[in-house]
Amino acid sequence: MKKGEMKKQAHIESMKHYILENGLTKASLRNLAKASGTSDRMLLHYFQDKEDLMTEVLQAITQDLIDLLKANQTEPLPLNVLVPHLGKMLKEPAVKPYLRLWLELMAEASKKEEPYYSAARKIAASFKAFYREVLLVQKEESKEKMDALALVMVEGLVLMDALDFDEDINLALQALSK
Amino acid sequence: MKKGEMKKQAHIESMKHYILENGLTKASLRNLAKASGTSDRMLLHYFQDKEDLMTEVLQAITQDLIDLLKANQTEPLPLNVLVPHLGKMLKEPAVKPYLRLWLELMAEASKKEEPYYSAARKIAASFKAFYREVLLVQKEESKEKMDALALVMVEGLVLMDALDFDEDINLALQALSK
DNA sequence: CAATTTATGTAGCGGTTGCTACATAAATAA
DNA sequence: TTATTTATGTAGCAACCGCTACATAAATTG
Repeated sequence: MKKGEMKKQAHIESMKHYILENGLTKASLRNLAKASGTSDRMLLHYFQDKEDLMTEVLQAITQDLIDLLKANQTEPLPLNVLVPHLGKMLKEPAVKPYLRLWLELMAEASKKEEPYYSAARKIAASFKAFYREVLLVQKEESKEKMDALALVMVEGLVLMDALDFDEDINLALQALSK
Repeated sequence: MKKGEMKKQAHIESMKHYILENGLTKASLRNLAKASGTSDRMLLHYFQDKEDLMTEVLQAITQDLIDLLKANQTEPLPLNVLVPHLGKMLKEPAVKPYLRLWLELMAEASKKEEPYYSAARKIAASFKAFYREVLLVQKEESKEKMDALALVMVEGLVLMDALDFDEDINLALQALSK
């Protein structure tokens, strides 16, 4: 890899962390530049424009999240074990920044704003792939449906978690195990 | 009601519609002023500052949404009928703006930003109240849990709908009726 | 070494943001 | 009618935003 390309990748690395900690709203070129020890001028040297930059950084963040999911992959579990387990994971400090960013991404995605809509769909698709691998089901013919159910439920838990509706999270999880 | 107060309420009415159509991001004082035929200068005459203004407008929108929920209140339905029914409602053009705004609100709420966090919690609480009235359950002792489950599921559906993951919505709903 | 490409600084443009200072006109209260 | 409160206009400030023009220094390539 060329020297310039390496610097670009290093900047992407710094910006990833900045965005995870500070969100999309704070992600101005000047702020991102400061966070990676350079100038907005230089960022626009490495990237065509801000959309191009965000596309690359969001792609990198997406990949990290996918890796993180794969790393935490146990053997397949049934729905009423897997979903509560993921429900607990939402509380972990390492996960929280991803959830905040996920919701910010979703807000943009719901307006079909690019590159956010595409990034969000890609992430959701990787969630689906995750459930496909890690959700255990009794009747094989209902696998797809249960995957979708897990996806929908965990997304719902994410929203409730953002509002600190912990009681409802627990109640919903109890309803599931019944 | 005094004359000034009436004008203020009229402005709130206009701003409600503007925000529902255009989202929080576009809701600058100048844009809101234009949308209700006045100037930013005048808005800051009626409201202390932008946060005060947003608090009042979001409160009004919340009330509208609550009224809308109450209006569409049928007799109590079981979970596997109610949730699919609400799933269909997400597609309705009259509802879409509320969903977009809801997600935008949630993105702010997840950062504990005021007045958004409080507004979002209030709206979610009214959702809970809605399920309390309209969800039919067999075993009375599991009512709370089923209410929470409905809440979580429909929120999950909202997220998936924003990404146009219609297939997964349908699959999840099928998993539910089984 | 010369020519060319890549890297970086400085400065600024035209736009937006929330908000304010200073003015005056209009409505209301005494 | 006079005094006081309320309404409204005009203008601008300081801080941001993405982006660009113009310069030069440094590295790479022929």
